[in-house]
Amino acid sequence: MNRFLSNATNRIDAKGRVSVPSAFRSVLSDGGVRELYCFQDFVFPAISVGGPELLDRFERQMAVEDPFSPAANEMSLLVHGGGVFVKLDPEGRLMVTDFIRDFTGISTDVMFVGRGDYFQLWEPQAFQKAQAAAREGRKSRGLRPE
Amino acid sequence: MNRFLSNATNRIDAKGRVSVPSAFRSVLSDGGVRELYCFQDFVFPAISVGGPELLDRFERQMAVEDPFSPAANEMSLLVHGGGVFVKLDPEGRLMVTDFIRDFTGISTDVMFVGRGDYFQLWEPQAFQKAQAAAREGRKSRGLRPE
DNA sequence: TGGGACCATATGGGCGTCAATGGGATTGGC
DNA sequence: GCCAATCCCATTGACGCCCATATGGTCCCA
Repeated sequence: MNRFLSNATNRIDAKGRVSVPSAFRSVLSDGGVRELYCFQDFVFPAISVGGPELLDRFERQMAVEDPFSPAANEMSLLVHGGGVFVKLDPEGRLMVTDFIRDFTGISTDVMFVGRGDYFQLWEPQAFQKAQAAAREGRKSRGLRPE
Repeated sequence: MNRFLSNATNRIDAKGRVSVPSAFRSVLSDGGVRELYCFQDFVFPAISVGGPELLDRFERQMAVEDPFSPAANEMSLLVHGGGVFVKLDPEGRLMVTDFIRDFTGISTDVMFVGRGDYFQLWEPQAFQKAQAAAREGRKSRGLRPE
């Protein structure tokens, strides 16, 4: 498994650190990633996290759009200007900064949510809500695995 | 028999494990599957379980859309983030996590229900009710055999 | 046809390993 | 020289792996 899948919730300790789930760490080390790039999601109250190649991915997307469109402009602002780098400590933990807390509402627990090429940090309750809303929308459109 | 058919109910033990029915296990081992992908059903209070190819099926659906569209984003949230991987122990048991319990209402017994390509985990009573309701709905629509 | 041996599945629990967490020590920047 | 980030080590608690037992059904043979 070389992608970020599934989810897990971990507790923030007294120093403001939280363990990245083991499954996600092995995806990172398989890719030789030591430093992570984080920025705010465009629609959800979540922080997206990935290796430096995540930056490339969004830049490609911006390139296909009109560079002066509001969407591309906004994307650049968030991705280029709003991103931060974080490092993992030897045990695989990261610091939960105010940048993360303020945007997500995270206080005591962090939910790690796999998104395939990258993963996200969520406040657990907020994720439940967003997921329930997404499921409702999907149900009404009738999409099923079959 | 290479598909998941019929149903069976097994008890959860003190450690929160439950045996996957033998018939389902042999379908899995025929396919060389050791790790299972689970997600919440979109309609019923049941967890759907299958091999990784179940995930592939979702991803193919996502691939036809613009990967940056809201619909694809929403679906990734459900499929990548909402799904969970579980492993079977050497005896063919799986852990009944809170993820499963909360969504299905399962507490002491698990009903395994074959659905062809995949199978589902139900709280036994809930399944009886849903099945009865399905019969009623079908009857009121004139008893068409599909 | 009935009883008993046999087999497969389901279930119960001990134990080791590893991930998650907590806290003390050290470094480095302001 | 102080505060905060980083590193290092200890603890614990969950999970995976192993073996033992129970249970129910089937087959064989008397």
